[in-house]
Amino acid sequence: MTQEPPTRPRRATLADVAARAGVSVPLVSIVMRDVPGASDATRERVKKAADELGYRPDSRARMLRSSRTQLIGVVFGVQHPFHGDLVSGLYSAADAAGYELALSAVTPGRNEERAVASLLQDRCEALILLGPTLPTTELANLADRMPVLVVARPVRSRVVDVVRTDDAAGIQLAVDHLAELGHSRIAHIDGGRAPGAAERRRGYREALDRHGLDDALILPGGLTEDDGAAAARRLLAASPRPTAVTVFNDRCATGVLDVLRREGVSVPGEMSVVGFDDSSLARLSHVALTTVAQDAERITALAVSRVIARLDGHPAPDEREQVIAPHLVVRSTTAPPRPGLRRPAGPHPACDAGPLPLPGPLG
Amino acid sequence: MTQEPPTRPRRATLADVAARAGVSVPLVSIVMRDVPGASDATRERVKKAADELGYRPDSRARMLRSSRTQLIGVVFGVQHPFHGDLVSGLYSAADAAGYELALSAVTPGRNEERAVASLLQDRCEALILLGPTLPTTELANLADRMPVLVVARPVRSRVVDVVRTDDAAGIQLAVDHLAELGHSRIAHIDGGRAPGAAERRRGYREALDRHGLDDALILPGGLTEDDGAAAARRLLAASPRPTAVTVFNDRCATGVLDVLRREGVSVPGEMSVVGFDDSSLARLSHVALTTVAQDAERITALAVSRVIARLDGHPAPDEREQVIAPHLVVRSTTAPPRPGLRRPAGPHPACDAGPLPLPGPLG
DNA sequence: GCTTCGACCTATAACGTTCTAGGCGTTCTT
DNA sequence: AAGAACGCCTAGAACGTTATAGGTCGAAGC
Repeated sequence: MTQEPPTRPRRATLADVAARAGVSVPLVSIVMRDVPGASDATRERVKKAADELGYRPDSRARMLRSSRTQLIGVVFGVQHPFHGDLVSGLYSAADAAGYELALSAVTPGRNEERAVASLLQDRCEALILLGPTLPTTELANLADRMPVLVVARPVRSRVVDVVRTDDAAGIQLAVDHLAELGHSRIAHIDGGRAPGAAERRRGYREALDRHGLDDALILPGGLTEDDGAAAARRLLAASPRPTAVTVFNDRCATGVLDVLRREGVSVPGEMSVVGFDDSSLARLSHVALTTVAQDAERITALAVSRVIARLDGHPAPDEREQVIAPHLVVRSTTAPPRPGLRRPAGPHPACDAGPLPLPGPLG
Repeated sequence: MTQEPPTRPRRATLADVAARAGVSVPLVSIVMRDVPGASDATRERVKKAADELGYRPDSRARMLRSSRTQLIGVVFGVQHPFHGDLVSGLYSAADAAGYELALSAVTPGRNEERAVASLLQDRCEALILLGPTLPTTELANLADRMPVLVVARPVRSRVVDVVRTDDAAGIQLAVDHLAELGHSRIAHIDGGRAPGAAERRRGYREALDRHGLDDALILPGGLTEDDGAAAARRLLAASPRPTAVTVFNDRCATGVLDVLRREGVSVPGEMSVVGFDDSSLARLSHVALTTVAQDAERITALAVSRVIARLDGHPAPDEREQVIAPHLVVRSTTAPPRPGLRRPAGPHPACDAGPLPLPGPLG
């Protein structure tokens, strides 16, 4: 009902609660932290007073006083869907361990340096960086000051911890699956210089070797749907045309699927497609993409526990790099090859009765 | 080269810098804040000492001492792509005004209450909530303590500021565009109880009225691709079949597009589709969705300036709700209707030479 | 030559919390 | 029965910073 609050009420402090409960300030602190040192009767009284005043602890004062801030800084890309899953996992893992998260986003107008700098000011005890692009030397410098853990990017450094998916093994799962279905001409659309892309290329090559398939076909791709669309056109032009393809990630695979469908190439009838990430995209029932799932929950749990171990002064483990096995999620974009259904390359006439959309003016 | 740093070096404080520069602590503070009260020579000396020690101000101590924390709390959904755009905009707007952002994410395992509670502990001066689902009474309670601004959701309250897109006007732009192209049977796939959905339904009805089109067709939709896919099937079954459809958002529209293409309905030949959000999805060249763009930059700039005005004690403006006009981005999913190309409803046989993907086992 | 002033600097006290040291009573040892 | 041990509580200091109130010193004013 206050039309315009002339003066905002000062927030209640420990002193206010102490005065109201008729005890000393430190005792209120003891009660609020649930540490031993107060009788049950007093606890009751203090908590009641705190409730009545709407007391909320001031985390800044708390952190200033106690050397431990119980704060883990997290740098993430606000645009990247998978980072959303990781942040979710980090929250629950940190929460379970009694730590808080300080989020700092990388945006088109805010680079990683700034994101990290703001976390440093906040007196985080440790840093978790999701898919950072900072040079290794920068990361090493940071690691001098505090534990630094990198997720989803291999880092050649003895001072930085790494938790990442076993990218090579993931692609191998995909190739194994396709080979078991009977495919022998399997292509790979790669991710260029993206984190993990090199590993996935290697996994593809090794898996083909293992199955005795020697006609590897690696097409330049990328991270986006557009990259996938472009790669798909090259894929269709390849001769002999592959019957299956593993794609760097789900976004890129979506672009591949779109072009295939538009060109009248049935999926999975004429072309099986496997993605990577198990993003929400892949799970959509109308996409239903067979894909390699990164175990975000294990990755984040491990990241947090590793960082905390480091904070607790545990000695560095033998391997600074933890590699998490992914698993394959089979949906509807993979099936045995059907040579009988092969049609001549090129767009299917009936499906193009309507004009193909032109490139958008604002592309 | 230190294999295992036995003791992490304590962070440099003002006192350390003061000792090294041979001056008092407050003077160092004066220099670091760039406020008058020190000679140029001393400034030089102090800054040099700070540099050598790698001094970084402790934002916690700073905020504790000065009543102003210069901190704006932001609650956002880590899964929602458009929130990413908003967060980006908020960062630059806050930065320009000399404020910091404290991010708190809503995740599947972390609801809005918790997200808000953690920001309250951080002693933010104000709160910006992106598309919150908290009940109005909760929002009003918060607004008692501090300025609260809600983005992208209409709130019926006299104490909460709101900045949002003019949803009704956005759909009207879409309908105007379609009507100008010559469409007369225009359907709308709605967003159910999602924020803004009611406004967009209203805009759709009003626009149809304005163009003298009386056969409104509103199909239940939702926020996701799956919702769009389901709605698209109902759309195709409608008789007479509409030649154009406006969809609640881009994600949902993507599901619509997918079903249309799969069923052999050419876009935009037989069906024009307009989305809402201008998300990165819509911009993909192989999607090229005509869509209503929300002006994230203006929304965020306005949100920040409004919140800061409130902090500066400026009187409440007449309207607590600021409504931002959206604009239409025409891409390739809209064109004049082509009755000549109409085919009987139902899947096009040739396009189904391969089996349609079954619903994924993991849905 | 005494004030007045301004430029520069310092001492001290906060901010809200937690840590350390202790002070009482009561109960357990021996 | 004296001391140790414990449970409960308080006083005072500390965390790193900034706000307030001076203090010193040379120059300017009369």
